[in-house]
Amino acid sequence: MEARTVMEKDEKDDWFDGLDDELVRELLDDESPFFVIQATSKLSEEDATNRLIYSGLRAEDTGNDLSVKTWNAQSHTQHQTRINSMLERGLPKIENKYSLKIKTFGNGMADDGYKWRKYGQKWIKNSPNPRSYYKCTNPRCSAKKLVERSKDDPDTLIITYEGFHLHFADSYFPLRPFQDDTSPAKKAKKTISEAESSQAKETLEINRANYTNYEPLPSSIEGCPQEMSLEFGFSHQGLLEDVVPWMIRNPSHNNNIASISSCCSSSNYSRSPPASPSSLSWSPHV
DNA sequence: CGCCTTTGACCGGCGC
DNA sequence: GCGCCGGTCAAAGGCG
Repeated sequence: MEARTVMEKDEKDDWFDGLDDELVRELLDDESPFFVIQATSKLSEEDATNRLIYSGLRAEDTGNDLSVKTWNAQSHTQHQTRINSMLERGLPKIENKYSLKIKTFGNGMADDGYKWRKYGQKWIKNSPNPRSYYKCTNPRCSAKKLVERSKDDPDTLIITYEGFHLHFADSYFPLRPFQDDTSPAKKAKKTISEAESSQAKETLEINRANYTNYEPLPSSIEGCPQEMSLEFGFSHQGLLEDVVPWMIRNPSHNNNIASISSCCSSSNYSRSPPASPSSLSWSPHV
């Protein structure tokens, strides 16, 4: 357990309890598949409040079918959902970007728990549907996501996440009082991006890190004691709190952490905790 | 009135 | 160098 917080490459087979070696290899493989999250009818009824717990991949995953757990923030219940891993293989991972294909039904929508602001929409050549660009509403967070509809299946949404939701790590840093939200914050954000970029080149780190993109997991983050999160990192489903220890322990990123700490006081961003009902991440009809 | 979306302009990377 | 294309910006309008 302790080893997982160090996150060295040769420990990659240890980093996620419950994943068998084959699955780990697949996840770390450059040609690992996109995961289609096939929502059950029950889930679609609750789509607006469901939280996708992307790290729900567990040992019970068998054969070609993986499962993922979804989190309902209102009822605080989890649902098991199956993932068809028949998905396309060989889709490249680009830096620290990860894509999910999410199957929706009817007016199915999904809410990953974060609050996003749409900042652009483009019609991509040879694509029947536009691509929407979202940024995390937290000004100190560089997380982005890109949503588009599959041209093969209009019910399938392709969501590509990029960057970390670092503000949710705030409580895990020894924060100093907030100082300035303008240029220093932007500077720090750039630094964070660079850090992410270099992390992305590390196969293990990128894989682990990107789970965090998908994982709001409000209850575990908010309810998890700081020491527990830092010490065990991947507590519960393991996510953002797992990345932070690595960054702290990685000397080459200490400066970045310092700048993050100085600019990212959670006291200035209590408006939109991950557990809050968030706006929909995309429009059902585009 | 403030927040969010829309939408065309702008910009940078890349291929020819 | 030029043009295409994808990503971002920012002004304007919509909506609660």
